[in-house]
Amino acid sequence: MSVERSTIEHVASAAGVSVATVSRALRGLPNVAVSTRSRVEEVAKELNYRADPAASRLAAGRSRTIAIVVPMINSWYFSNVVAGAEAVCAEVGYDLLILTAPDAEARRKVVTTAAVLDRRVDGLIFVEVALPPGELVELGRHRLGVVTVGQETVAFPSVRVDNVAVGETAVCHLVELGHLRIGVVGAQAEEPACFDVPGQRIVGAERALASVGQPLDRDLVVNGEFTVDGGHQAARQLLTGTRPPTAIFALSDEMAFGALVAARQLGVDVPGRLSVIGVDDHDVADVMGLTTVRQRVTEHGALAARALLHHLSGEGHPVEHAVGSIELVVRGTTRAVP
Amino acid sequence: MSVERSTIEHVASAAGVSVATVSRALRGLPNVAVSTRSRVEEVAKELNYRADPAASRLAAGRSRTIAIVVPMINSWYFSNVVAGAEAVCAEVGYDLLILTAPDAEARRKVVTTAAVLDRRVDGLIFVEVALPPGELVELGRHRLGVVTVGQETVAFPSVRVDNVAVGETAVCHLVELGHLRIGVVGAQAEEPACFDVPGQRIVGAERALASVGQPLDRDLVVNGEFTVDGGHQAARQLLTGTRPPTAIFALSDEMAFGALVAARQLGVDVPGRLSVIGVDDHDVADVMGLTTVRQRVTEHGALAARALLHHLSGEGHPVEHAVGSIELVVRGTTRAVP
DNA sequence: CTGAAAGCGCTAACAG
DNA sequence: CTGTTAGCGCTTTCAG
Repeated sequence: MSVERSTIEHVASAAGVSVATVSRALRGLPNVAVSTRSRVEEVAKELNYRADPAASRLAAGRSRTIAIVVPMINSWYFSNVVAGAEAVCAEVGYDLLILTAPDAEARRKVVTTAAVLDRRVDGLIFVEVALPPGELVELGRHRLGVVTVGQETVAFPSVRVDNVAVGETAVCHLVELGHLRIGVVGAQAEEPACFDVPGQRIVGAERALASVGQPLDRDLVVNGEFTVDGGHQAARQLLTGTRPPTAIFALSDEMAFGALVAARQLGVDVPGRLSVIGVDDHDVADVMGLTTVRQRVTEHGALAARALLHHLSGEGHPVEHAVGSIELVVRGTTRAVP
Repeated sequence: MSVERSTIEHVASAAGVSVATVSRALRGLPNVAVSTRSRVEEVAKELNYRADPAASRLAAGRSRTIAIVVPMINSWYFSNVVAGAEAVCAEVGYDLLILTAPDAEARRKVVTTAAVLDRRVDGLIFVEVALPPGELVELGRHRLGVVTVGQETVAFPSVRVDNVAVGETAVCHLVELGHLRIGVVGAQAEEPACFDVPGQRIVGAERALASVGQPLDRDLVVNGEFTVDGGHQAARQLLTGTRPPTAIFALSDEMAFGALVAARQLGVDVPGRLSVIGVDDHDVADVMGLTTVRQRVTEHGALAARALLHHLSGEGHPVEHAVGSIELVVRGTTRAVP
């Protein structure tokens, strides 16, 4: 009835060799005669044999499993990063565990119980979770591989974008269209001490404005929580103010979507009376005709996974920091100021 | 330098008992003196001891890991189902593995290599992946726990919604508003033989229409691929036809969003000249003011995980089929026909 | 209530 | 190139 599991011993005896040889043959290790290897492989296939991961983990000390730590998984950004990592893992036969760390406490728990993870996974990918110095040290104690996405540290490889450049690209575009009074729909950094995506994008915005001798009006920077709804509220606030901006730079496409809805509800024509630009190139941006600064989110996840796997298999590679490309995608929501 | 791992033996000797007792004490098994148990627990905490999952898996035969199989993970629906499952797993200390099976081939691979999973995970949650009878049998051969989300089978517990009721609820609402010429932005079922979400929702739509003696015009049923862009295209087609509908039932909110964009681009006022209703209650539905039929997606994932864990721990429970609640949420995109 | 001992299935020296 | 032999760290009878 129930399918029989074949062990390495079954394969060994069926192929007339020792278990050690089976192990070597099946893992592609050297020092196995070609004929032996092919025979073993054949028998293994026939018996539908697969090494028990737990047993091999226990014996070898590696689990062929990595974990990805995200603040949440049901958001466009994070689910895409995870998708990228998943694809790479699937490709090379690694398992991908999902860990959510919505707040500092949860993150700390992940780090401090890394002792557990140490046994359970070979490595960790932290996505946009700010690791304070103390926790970095803590992580370093284990022989876990670590890669960060978003934050760049000296200790571990990372994948990120240049967020100052993101802000600069976006606002340069607006400035070139003649906009000077620019609202920003942004967000608060959770742990400003570590890394601060919204802050850096705003720095970029300021820089772009500075190039035409214009300061960024801080009253025009409103928190949009990185959600559609938050962007909606923020834009509403901006547009109903005494001197509304002629353009809005939303720090994410989802906030930009909210801004577009707000503009429509308030009867503010886009791009006639208001230009809107976002960041991400969310799937929906195309349909909505949203001008945006594209970042290749899925690719970030894939790069991180690859870096981690590389680190795990290879020997003493230097800590590398990948900086993903960004790209201005002009669609219909931005136009020259009248 | 590197953190030392403590094994069960360390704990045993430090507590002055045998490893067997430590094992029992820490897992809450009976037949351990209260004093012994508390002493062991204390020592374990002090030594920061955790059982090596691989070792305990090997010895006990269970991995405290489950896998969730989704067609893709970077979509609102699936990432929310995963989020629900993840929360439950985190709560009880189970690990959650993500497996993507975008097509029949990939799905088949998951099933046929269930032999692998059999060793690696204790159970599987299949989300909206149609399992043909042959593969169901195949899965039954293993001693894996299986729960399906979306599809209901005789073999395994499931979580789903009544999709006929979904369609009926949506279209009833439209009919009550006086709409009779209703367009449907739907999708093709991948494997019509197994279960067919779009098909069932359309059956529900027909039933609602039938209650007022109206047939569903098949020419008004267009494929929207379950994406925003697909919904956009489909709605465009519908609205530029010779006799455009007065209302559109989109089988998902994301397709409804696309429809709203299409309407706006074509200058069709919503809800003035066109009513639109979706399904899901996507986060963005609220901001967009979209009328929809809500289903509790995250809850589905949680329920499935709970059912699976229950099945894994408990003994011989009957196969249960949960049917999630649905709810009409009326917002601004539907209105009585003029 | 507790301990001793036999594995779980595989990998990794170490010999041959 | 291949076989032998220790374990990896834990769970689980089976005795006491």
